[in-house]
Order: sequence, then C-alpha cells, then structure tokens
Amino acid sequence: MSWNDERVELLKKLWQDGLSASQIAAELGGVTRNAVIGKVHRLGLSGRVKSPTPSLAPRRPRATPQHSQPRPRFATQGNVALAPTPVALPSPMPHQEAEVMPFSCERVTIMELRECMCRWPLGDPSRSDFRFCGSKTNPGAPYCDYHARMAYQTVSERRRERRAAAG
DNA sequence: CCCTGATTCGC
DNA sequence: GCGAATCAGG
Repeated sequence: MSWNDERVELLKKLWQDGLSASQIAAELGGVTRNAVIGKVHRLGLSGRVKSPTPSLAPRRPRATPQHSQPRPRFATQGNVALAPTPVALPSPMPHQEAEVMPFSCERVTIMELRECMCRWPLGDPSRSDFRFCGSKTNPGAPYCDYHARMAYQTVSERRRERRAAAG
C-alpha cells in the first residue's frame, strides 16, 4: 500500500479528528501504526494538542544503533539453559547485579551441584573459589526463582528496570 | 500488559 | 520517502 492523495487526505482528516495512530492504521488498512506516525511526522502535522513549547523537551539522542545486532540471548544446551558465565558469554550486567543478592546463596561447588539446585554462577569460573548459587529450584528449572528472573528477563522488564534505575 | 506518540536510520 | 525497531511514557 502506498500513500496516494486519497489515503493521505483520509490520514489528515482522521488525525485531525483525534483518532490514534493505530486506529487510523486500521481504518486505512495495509499499514501499521508506525507507518501512520511516520507519515504524520513527514507531513509536519504532528503535535495535535501538544505543549506550545516543544523545544523545551528535546528527545534524547539514541546512544548507538541497537537494531544492527540482535539482543544477546542466553545459549542453551540440550534442555538446560546455560547461565551467562564470563567464559563464553557476555555477562548481562558486569559490574552491578552480579554478586548482589537479596538472600545468601548456598554457594555450592560443581561437585555438590544437584538437579534441584540453582546453576547460577558466582564468581570467576577460572578460580577455585568459583561456586554456583545452589538454592532450591522449581522442578526441572535450572535456576532458583531469583536467578530465573535475571536469566529470563523480558525486554519490557529490562527496560522498566533501566528506566527506574535512571530515574 | 495493554496502549500512546516520537525518533532514528537502514532501506 | 518509508516504516520497523525502538524509545519514553500513560
């Protein structure tokens, strides 16, 4: 679907009528709300009832292109999700969050690790004091509840936390 | 989690 | 110019 005059006119009308971008997209058909918003901006009719001083709140520039690479995901081996050990995988939060826990872990060695114990790594795997969390896991789960949240954190959760941390 | 508009940037 | 991915928020 392309933006012919007819569709652009309808877009303008619906936008001025106060419909949301997704509603307009549904009305037009063949386009997403992103397409509608993008078109609205290019037409220069954004800011319907916005603040009279848009320059006061310039949008923060993007840090670096995020969509050039897929987000790092934890690898899996067989049925078991591997924790992000510093050996093969980039640690999700290198300086923060790695050692800080709301409870004290069992701190078990690999020999003491059992099926029902959390496999979250603690410390440097190349060192002899390397341990696993070892807290109780739910049946079949590789991590305890706390570390499962870290390992399987969703994008929105991560965003929410980042935002909360930034203030 | 559902949604909103705003922005960037590869295409 | 287009719009998906993303951001920032309600």
